[in-house]
Amino acid sequence: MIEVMETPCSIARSLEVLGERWTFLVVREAMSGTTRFADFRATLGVAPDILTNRLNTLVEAGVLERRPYQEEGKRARHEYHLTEAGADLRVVLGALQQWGDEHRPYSLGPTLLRRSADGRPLRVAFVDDEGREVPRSDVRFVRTAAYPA
Amino acid sequence: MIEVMETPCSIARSLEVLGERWTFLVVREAMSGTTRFADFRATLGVAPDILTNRLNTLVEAGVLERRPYQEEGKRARHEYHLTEAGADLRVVLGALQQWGDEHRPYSLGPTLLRRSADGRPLRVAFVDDEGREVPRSDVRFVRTAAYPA
DNA sequence: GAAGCTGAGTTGGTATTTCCAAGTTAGCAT
DNA sequence: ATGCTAACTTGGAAATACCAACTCAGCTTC
Repeated sequence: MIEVMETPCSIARSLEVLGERWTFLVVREAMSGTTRFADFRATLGVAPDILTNRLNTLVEAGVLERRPYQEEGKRARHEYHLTEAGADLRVVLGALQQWGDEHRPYSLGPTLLRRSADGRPLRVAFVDDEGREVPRSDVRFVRTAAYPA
Repeated sequence: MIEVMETPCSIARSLEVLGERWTFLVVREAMSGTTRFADFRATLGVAPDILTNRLNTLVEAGVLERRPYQEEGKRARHEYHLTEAGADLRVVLGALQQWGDEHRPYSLGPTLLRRSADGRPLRVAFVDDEGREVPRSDVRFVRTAAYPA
């Protein structure tokens, strides 16, 4: 809970928010439309104290937002919705899914990425500034000038 | 260590291999050229027993391979090298890095993705079968026929 | 051929996380 | 006022992680 020092590695900073057990799966559920505590709990089978902790972390990090709502004749509650930052994780989850499909295959077949409009298959890949795919081997991770040696 | 049941979620299957503490960072180090136990230990600051465990998990999962080598006048050892499956994680790490740069910025500036050849900036994105970028909102996760309800 | 050095771990004890079951709380309905 | 339900809390046991110290194998040096 206490952040000791800011790490220059962007991956490590992402993992400070996302790297705990269950967190990615909570985000996946949110992405597929789950918004309520009990539903996260039921679909994931996660312990309630852990779920509370993960939801709080994600809300604090700006991945989820708490949104109040009230059904007729019920008391006011709040739901958890993805923010823009949360929606940006779609490509991370897509990459994880693609890797799992390829390298940890499921006996009953893969879960695929498709384009909503026409159902054509999609992949996650590196693209240049014109949106054209670049092969994996052409990619370099560059540190800006400010980056410490 | 004991896998209880095969989950149909590809993300969850990926995380069975990658989801423990330190694992992504070990892969990042491997991707940036680290191959030896002591070097992983020094750059990450991870406890040796945990590192042993993570390296074993990654080797068993086919992400890393142990490769024997011998320097002149030194005894034989083994190094850890990324396999093809491990190299395929580049896009996952790229996505994590991109998200961290954008949503958990570092005070001294981002670490960017660039094309090796000309240094032009790159992103991780969804692409169709012709390698053309598709906006995030057009992406759907599809379950194949075999997928249980 | 004994002693030292070094990389790659192992071991043992403590601290932190996670898990599970049971309990609590707030507001609406009866 | 009593019951119901979603959304948590709490307490204790189990699993993980952390840290320091130790081992072990083979090479080199004496």
